This record gives sequence, structure tokens and C-alpha cells, in this order.
Amino acid sequence: MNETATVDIPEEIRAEWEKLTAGCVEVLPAEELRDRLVRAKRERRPLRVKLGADPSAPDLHLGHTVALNKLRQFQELGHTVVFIVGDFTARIGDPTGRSETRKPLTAEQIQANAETYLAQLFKILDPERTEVVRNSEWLDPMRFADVVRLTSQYTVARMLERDDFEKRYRENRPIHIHEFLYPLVQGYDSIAVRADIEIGGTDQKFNLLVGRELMREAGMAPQCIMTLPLLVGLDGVDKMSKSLGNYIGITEPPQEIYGKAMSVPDEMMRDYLVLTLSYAPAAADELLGQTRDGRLHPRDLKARIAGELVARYHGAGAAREAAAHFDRVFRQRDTPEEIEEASVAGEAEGLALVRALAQTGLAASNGEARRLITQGGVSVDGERVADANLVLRPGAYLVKVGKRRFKKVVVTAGAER
RNA sequence: GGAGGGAUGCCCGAGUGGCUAAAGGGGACGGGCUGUAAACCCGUUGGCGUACGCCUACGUUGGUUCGAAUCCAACUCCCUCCA
Repeated sequence: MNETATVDIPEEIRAEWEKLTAGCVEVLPAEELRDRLVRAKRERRPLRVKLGADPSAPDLHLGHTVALNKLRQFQELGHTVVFIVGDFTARIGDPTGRSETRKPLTAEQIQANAETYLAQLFKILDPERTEVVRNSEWLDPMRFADVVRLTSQYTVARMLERDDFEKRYRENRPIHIHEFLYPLVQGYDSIAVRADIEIGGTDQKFNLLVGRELMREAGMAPQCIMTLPLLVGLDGVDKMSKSLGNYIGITEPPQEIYGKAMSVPDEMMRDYLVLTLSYAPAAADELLGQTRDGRLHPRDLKARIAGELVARYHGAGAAREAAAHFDRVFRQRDTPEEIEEASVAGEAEGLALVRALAQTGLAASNGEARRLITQGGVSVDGERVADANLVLRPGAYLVKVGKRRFKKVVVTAGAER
């Protein structure tokens, strides 16, 4: 929020301005956004705020919610969200980056994904103020001549300005021609939905700007763009993404959300407060200040974040339960209230613990089970197991692996069949 | 059309005939400590067997050899450069 600070904001929209630009990295151009907000207010005309997403993976995680939260804030001020389901783009499969080539999705998969997507979307967005459109609506009917016309509005040199293209070009790594089409298609979407504003992560800046160019070319007022930080994932290093496994999915069970949130590095707490919980930056800083001068324990602040995240997606009751569960299992090292039960068949004299672990899924293989025992990671009925050759006689046992995996293992005598 | 480079375990990446189940890093997992599934430190990290051991694995197929990830041939895929 650097350059926006220099813009004069009239009193009539001061509060909204603060709210809407909170957490943003860039607002371009700030004057245009200001003017649009003022005009919208005077004319009582909601602005159209665009966000597009390819329904390639059906589950939303907190990273996605950063932009959605921002859209929600627009809605709270009366504006309209135009959500574009990139069903056309998903069909082609975006090979951007060095991630392994994404297999193109079938129409059915896209349809199914889009549906779960939308269902999750409205956990955050207000359906009353959301228009959902699919970009196949206007991309499917395009003829090749239309595509050529679109491509003629941009140059290779300008395309190469995009960071990741420039980098790959310089490093002699492949850039596929159709990747050049993506920014153009995204920009064309803006024309199709007559966007006033488009928001996206900082990695989208280039594409968002292309939208401006194309709109201007088309004789429309170019959209304003707002970029949001990329939420860093649980590892504290890379952006949150499903493929990196450092994510918290919004449909995950309460205990998972809570636990994963507790594993977020301390330094990330501010981002989580502002970006995932929509705290005003000043309020977040106040809390962090308290942790520094000892009035608030960092752990307690993190617990608050974890609890509020659970509450957001599962309700306050679930949040309390998740917190209680976490304290019980991880702080007091106690056993959880509910433990999954698994039954395994043994011989008359029982079954080797190693096998029991492998067969109940507590270990991936006998070898891993043996390793876990050797490393002191397994306990049975509260006793740490030292002997890797321990045999469980028929009966029921509470088996714990590591710090957080429990299972009630029932060993039955006499092999079935 | 021509020339060159490459394909290794979950990922990255070393390894150019036996000492290589394969260096190193990342990730993951376990332990210690703690404020937590933070941070930090230590350890483990193909499968099967209690174990000497056996099996599977270095793009695919075949070959050379007592012995190959390492040599040869063909094939598949990928990348770069010149035109």
C-alpha cells in the first residue's frame, strides 16, 4: 500500500477506501479507483468487480479466500461481484510454470468441479450480489479470425515483459504459444463482463494489466486493478497451493483446520489475520504489538486465529471443540475423545505389533513400522514400546504412533478364513 | 532440415563398469526441547524377513560382461542452438 497513500481521498468515501484497499499490494491506478468509487456512490450504481478462476481443482483453500474476502468486502459496500468460471480455459489446461503438464479436464469433470467450487464460493460471497458466468459462453463461439484479431492487439515484446515469461525466455526454457493466449483471453473476459475492477494475486498483475489494454482498445474505460499478496502456506516459504501440500482447505474437518493453523510459522500471523480473517491491518498490528510486549502470548494469538478460521467455516461450536481437542491431544498429550477402531486378524497367540501397525494403516509398511518402534514413536496402552518384536495377544489396544495418530487396534484370535 | 544436451529414488540433483539401495539438498516422518502440528537440535527415510539374506529400482527393449545406473544398439519422450 505504497503509492495509494499519495492519493487524496474525499471524506465521502474515506471509510470504504480504507476497507477496500486494506491488505492490497497495489491499486492501479489509484486515482481511477477513487473516481469510480465516488461516482458509484453518487449515482448509486454498483461497481462490477471481476474475479476469474479455473475450476481445475475442486477444493478451495485459504489462499483462494484472500481474493474472495476482498470481494466480500466489496459486496458489503453494495457492489456486484462477477465471478467467472474459467470452464473454457480449464479445458485446455494451463501448463504455466514447471509443474507437470496438467491433463486437460473433461467437460464432465469441469462441470462437477465448477459446482463444488460454487458451493464453496458462497461460504464467503453473498449470492445476492454475485453474478456467475462461464467464459465458454463467449469463447466457444469465437472463430479463428476472431482469435487472430485478438492476438494482433499485443506484441511478443510486450508479452515478454511478464516476469515469468521473461525469466523462462532468458533461461532458454520453453514457453508455449498458447500461454501467450492466456493473458489475452483473461483480458477479453474483462471486456465481455464489462468489469470496473479486477482483482487477483500479485502474480496476476501482468494479466490484469493486459485487460486494461484490451479494454481501452475496445473503446471501454479500462478496469482498475487491485493486487493482493499471495498467502504463504504452512511451510512459511511457498505460496499456499494444493500441489505443494502446504494448504488449509476450507472444507477440511475442524480439527484439521485448527491443527494446521497452529502449525503456521509465527511470522505469518499478520498475514493470516489480515488476509484470511479480514482484520484491519491496524487491528492486526495491535495484536502483534501485544505479543511483543508480553501482554498476549504468541501461542494464544495463534490459537485465536485457528479458532476463528474454524468458526468461519464450521461455526463457533466446532471451533470450541477443535480447540479443546487440540489442547487435550497436543498440550496435555492426552488421548482424544474419539478414536478410530481397526480390527486385524491374528494367530491364536496373537499378532506381531509390526504387522498390526502396517495392516491398520498406522505405518506404510512393516519396515516403516519397525523403524517407528525403534525410534520410540509407538506406544501401546500408554507405554512406549521398546521391543520391535513385540507380539500383541488377542485383545484390544490403544495404539499411538507419533504425537497425533491414535487407533484402537483389536487383534482377533485365529485367522479368518 | 542440421547440430547438440538430457531422462536417476516423493522432488531437485551427484554418480560414467564392481566398494551404489545409489552422495548432497528439499520434503516427509520419529525423537528431544517447547509456547504449538512455531523455532531450534538429533535421527530415520525402497519392499520382504528377527537376522547373515533375498527381491525390486536409475526412460523402454535388447545386447556386451563373471559383474552395468554406469559400455553398445534400437526405440520413446523432453530441451536447446543453427537455418
